[in-house]
Amino acid sequence: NERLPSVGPSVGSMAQPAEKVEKRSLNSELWHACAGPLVLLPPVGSRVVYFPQGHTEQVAASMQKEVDAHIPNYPNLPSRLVCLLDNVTLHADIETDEVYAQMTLIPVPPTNEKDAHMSPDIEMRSRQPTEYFCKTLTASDTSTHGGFSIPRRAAEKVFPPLDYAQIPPAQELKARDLHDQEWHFRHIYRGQPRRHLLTTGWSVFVSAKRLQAGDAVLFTRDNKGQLQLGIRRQNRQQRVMPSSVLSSDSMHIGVLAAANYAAATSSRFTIFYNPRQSPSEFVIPVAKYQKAICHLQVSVGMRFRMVFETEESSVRRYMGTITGMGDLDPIRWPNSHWRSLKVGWDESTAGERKKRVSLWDIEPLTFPYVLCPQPLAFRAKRPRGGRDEETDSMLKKSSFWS
Amino acid sequence: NERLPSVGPSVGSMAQPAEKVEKRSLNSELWHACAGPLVLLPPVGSRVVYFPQGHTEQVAASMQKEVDAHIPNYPNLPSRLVCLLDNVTLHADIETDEVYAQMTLIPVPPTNEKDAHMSPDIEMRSRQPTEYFCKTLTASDTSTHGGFSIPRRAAEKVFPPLDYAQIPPAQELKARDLHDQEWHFRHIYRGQPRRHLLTTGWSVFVSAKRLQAGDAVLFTRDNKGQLQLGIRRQNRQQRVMPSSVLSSDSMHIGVLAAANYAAATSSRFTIFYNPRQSPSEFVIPVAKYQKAICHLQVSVGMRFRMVFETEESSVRRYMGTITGMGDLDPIRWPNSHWRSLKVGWDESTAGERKKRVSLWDIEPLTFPYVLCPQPLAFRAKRPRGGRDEETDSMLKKSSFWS
DNA sequence: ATGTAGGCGCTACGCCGACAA
DNA sequence: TTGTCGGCGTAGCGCCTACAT
Repeated sequence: NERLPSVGPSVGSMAQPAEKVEKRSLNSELWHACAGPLVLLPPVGSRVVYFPQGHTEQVAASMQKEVDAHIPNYPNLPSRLVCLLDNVTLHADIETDEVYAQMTLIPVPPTNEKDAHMSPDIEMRSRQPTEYFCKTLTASDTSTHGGFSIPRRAAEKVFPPLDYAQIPPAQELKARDLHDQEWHFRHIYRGQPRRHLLTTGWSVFVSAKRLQAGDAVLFTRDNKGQLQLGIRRQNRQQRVMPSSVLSSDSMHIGVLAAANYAAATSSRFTIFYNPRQSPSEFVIPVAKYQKAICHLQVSVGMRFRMVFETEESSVRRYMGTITGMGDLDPIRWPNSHWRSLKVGWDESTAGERKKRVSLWDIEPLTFPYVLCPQPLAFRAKRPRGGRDEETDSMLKKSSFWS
Repeated sequence: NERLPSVGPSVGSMAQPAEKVEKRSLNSELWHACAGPLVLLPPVGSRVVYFPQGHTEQVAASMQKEVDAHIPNYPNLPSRLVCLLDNVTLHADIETDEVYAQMTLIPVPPTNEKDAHMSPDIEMRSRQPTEYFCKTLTASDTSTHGGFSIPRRAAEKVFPPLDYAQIPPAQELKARDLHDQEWHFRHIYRGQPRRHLLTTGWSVFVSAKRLQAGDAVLFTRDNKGQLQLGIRRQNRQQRVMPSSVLSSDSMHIGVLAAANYAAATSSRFTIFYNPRQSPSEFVIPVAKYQKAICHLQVSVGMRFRMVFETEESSVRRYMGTITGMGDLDPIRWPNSHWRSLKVGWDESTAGERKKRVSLWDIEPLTFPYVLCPQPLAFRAKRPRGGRDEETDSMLKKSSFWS
């Protein structure tokens, strides 16, 4: 009759020893559902571009700190490394269920342009499950007063059909989370007007996962009809890195040193990508990068669209205008394409949206692509208006593989 | 009427915004009480010896991993750095209350032996509070069935005296934790036979701190008569570093790179010392290091004592014998004095005690010190038995500041 | 269609002394 | 001296509908 252990799941893998790190890769569909519709992982074996600059931004975000400006870069570490994506495993934090991907990368020598152009445009499927729903929890859902109110369409789409001959119609649901722990819920259809509810078992789940109003839960049904459930916490309460292990300086320098050492020795290195914490993806398929850098003509004043995730876990495009171009950090990362575009957004509610994006983040509205292959030098010489000196010099200095 | 927020403290600094990292240094007495009687921090402004090797061991322990053997050391990073201890701040993890110290170090040029010998033997006071008690929680203490049974002497020593004219004698206690949050308890003296108990308020504290049987709580009374309380968790459930931020390789390399960069530029760097997680102290006062290395004659077969912490938070000495001497990691850290002694312990219950310790960890039993100063070379040439070739060559190669 | 609140039964939290170790 | 238990009152958890949006 202990206090805390009682809130564990009722069945399943609780008997296993305290295994703090998931060993194997998790259920891919559920992982992607938790990660959200925008998260696309490059396939294993493909070539990717790794941006140490973006990696340090994720580390800084995890520690809720600004990027340390006083850490110098390694003189030989370029702002981007072309790598072979040697392996990807999907994980979830044991305590928070936060999803993250472990990637092992092997730096490869720069490819010549011919090869680069011949690389296929690798299609990355989001692998969002078709049979799933996601609901942001209300105060009533998380209070101790009652259960969970299931949106009608959601229940009808992913839950097994109820026997409406019963009064009231009810069934027991079993769903597994990312750690393969099973949770039991009583699913009942009652009330006036009628509605779908989760009652018994729901509060145990809320307590164990420490869910609060504003967090979201999602249910999916796999191709065998098995239910799975995951959570997406509100941004404000994402896991915070304990600062008690390494100083942020050491973390920052560790990212750079690991990449630098791997690049110098062409050896494997390992990074973690936290899709819901990282400000931007910092491992990009070569084809996506190349398509944006080589084929996309951008200029100040150009209009574009960009995809964002809505609160209801679908996607929506916002419109914006390029207001400037230039290095985000000209001292430490000169001639980097990382978030080199300064942008403004059409909608006034755009306070949260980033003021700097990368070329491969945006979709141009008009005349998007030039014929390929066309030398960069030729295009840079073409007269175009509305560009300042900084931009011009950046374009001149930049070359594809630097 | 929310589920989780209700278990917070009833008064005090809950209103402050979600501040994940303690800014200022905490109450020193309470911190030291939580850290335990063996933890002695060198004073700010003194010179210390920093061992990157020991630092990586702490990081590995925090991640519950072995030290990565495949990470090479930086060619110019010595196994120890003499540093000025520029600053020390005391902290506690927001989620677990685990105590840790942040130290900023500035590498300084090696001092000549004369200066080293003249440096005073800095006395480090443990600053354990005199009025305090520590109790390991029983199953009854942590169950939901009842409150907390206070040891009689403990209650009489640190709690305000009860008015025994009341029936039953009782009072309300207020105590602040390391985060300056206040907790309220009903302290009552009742039962047959009579005993001291904490009833109302205790279960809230246990839930909020997620205490389990085996964890320890401690109460202290400061010089103003204010009560403070802290916790010491059982080793098995110490905070585990989330592996989702940096790979262990990057952490490991980050420690080395930060120290290497600071040593090369004589600039400040920051480390965290987790006294209850780290296998050994890796920042040692110069005087302590010097006293052990320069003055202490050790040889295989020598008997020694070493201090350990008991379960009741006092100290006790165990006896042992030196069984070997030599580098722990001859490849990456040659001629390091870090845990260079292989030892065996007298008591058969010594399974948990370390098999390797450093010179400054032990207290020799007989004829401990030679007159000082006496050249190392001379002592190394003196004939002594029972030493193998490895030890001899190590002693010959080693010099004070390498 | 679904969030919130009132009503109310019943579980289990938590306060008590009785034992024993 | 103090760990655990049986006894027990009651706070609050959680299931139900009503009502509002």
